[in-house]
Amino acid sequence: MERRIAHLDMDAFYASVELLRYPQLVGQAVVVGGRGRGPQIGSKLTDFQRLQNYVGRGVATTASYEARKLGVHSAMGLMKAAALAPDAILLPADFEAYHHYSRLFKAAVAEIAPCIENRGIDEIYIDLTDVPGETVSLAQRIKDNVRQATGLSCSIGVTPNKLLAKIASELEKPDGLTILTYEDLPTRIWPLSVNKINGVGPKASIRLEAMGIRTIGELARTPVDLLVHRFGKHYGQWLNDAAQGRDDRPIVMVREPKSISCETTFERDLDPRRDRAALTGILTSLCERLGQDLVRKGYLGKTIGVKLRYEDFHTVTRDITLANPVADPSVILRAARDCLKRAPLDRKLRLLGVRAASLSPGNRVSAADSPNRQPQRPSNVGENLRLFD
DNA sequence: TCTGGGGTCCTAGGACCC
DNA sequence: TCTGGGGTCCTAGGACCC
Repeated sequence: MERRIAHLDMDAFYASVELLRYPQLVGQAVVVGGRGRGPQIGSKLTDFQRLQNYVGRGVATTASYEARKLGVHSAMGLMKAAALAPDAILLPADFEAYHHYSRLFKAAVAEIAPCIENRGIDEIYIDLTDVPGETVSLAQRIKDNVRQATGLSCSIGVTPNKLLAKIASELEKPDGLTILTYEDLPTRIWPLSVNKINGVGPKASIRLEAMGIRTIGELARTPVDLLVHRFGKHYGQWLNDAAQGRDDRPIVMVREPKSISCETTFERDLDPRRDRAALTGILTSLCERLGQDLVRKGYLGKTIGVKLRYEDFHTVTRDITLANPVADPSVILRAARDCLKRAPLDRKLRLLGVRAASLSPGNRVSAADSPNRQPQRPSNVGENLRLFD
């Protein structure tokens, strides 16, 4: 039997959460990004920071639809965004609030359809195949439940697979509800640009364009042999499947993390020699944060790595696999230093990061924020805390 | 007005073992 | 002497996603 797979995407999620707190901003161009603290609840419009006053290296994580009309998109540098929308209101990201609303909307969906795959803070896939009810009314009920639980709108696409559902959920944003079958492929999917396919990014788009392929329909008409020749066996075959709307990936309800990392971009580029003390301090605190994150989430890492980004944005990584998995910040720091010895330090740096991979279960100190995890019983919390005294 | 921070997956070469 | 093929682990980089 054909599956019914939904993709649900919250509309301008971070910005919309901010509008719940600051309803006086409804209708304004709002950009979320950068560091700092937001203004008091109930502040006057004139108390908010305007984009034109921003100085720094932040990017926009979300733009309200009004800001998008001015050309601001997520991942755009804030300085560039300020040139496009100087009067837009800038709010710092408040991830605690977004995680709170993320849990709320996922719980609201789970009341109706429990088979959910997390795809980050603001989107999920849902398997509706075995949920009783006609598709349109089922999707509408989910949207209504999300709005009731959070006050926020979302867009849903329902199709026979994840690939098409992801595309469909975007077609009528915001507050969209789109249902597609395979018969809709030629009219609704094929006219779209190839980069609408989840997995076709800027690099692949440019290479496809150079072959005269701009739309998914043009990709679908391209012989698979040619794609395999240009893109390799795996990716070429996958491009062909994607263009035909073929995708049999299942909904994965629980997934173990593969790596945990902490990184930071400096306010100004740092010289490995002149700014040695500052860099040491940053590396130490990154290792401390990573160690805390590992413990909090209940993992040990056997592979420890560093990431360096130079002033020219060139990025290198170095890693080392230890004899035993660790979470202790001082051990992580020692390993990170060993890695750094193998990296070129002849240019200024703009970013430093540390990463733990090859994860294995450790002792969790507090309940992790994943809703799929069992909460830790209080009696264990004390025991585990003592282990890390 | 350049380009955050957290991830995943794939590729590819070399080491090492059987 | 002169040489196999397969499997797994480690490391580095890159594309892509939210």
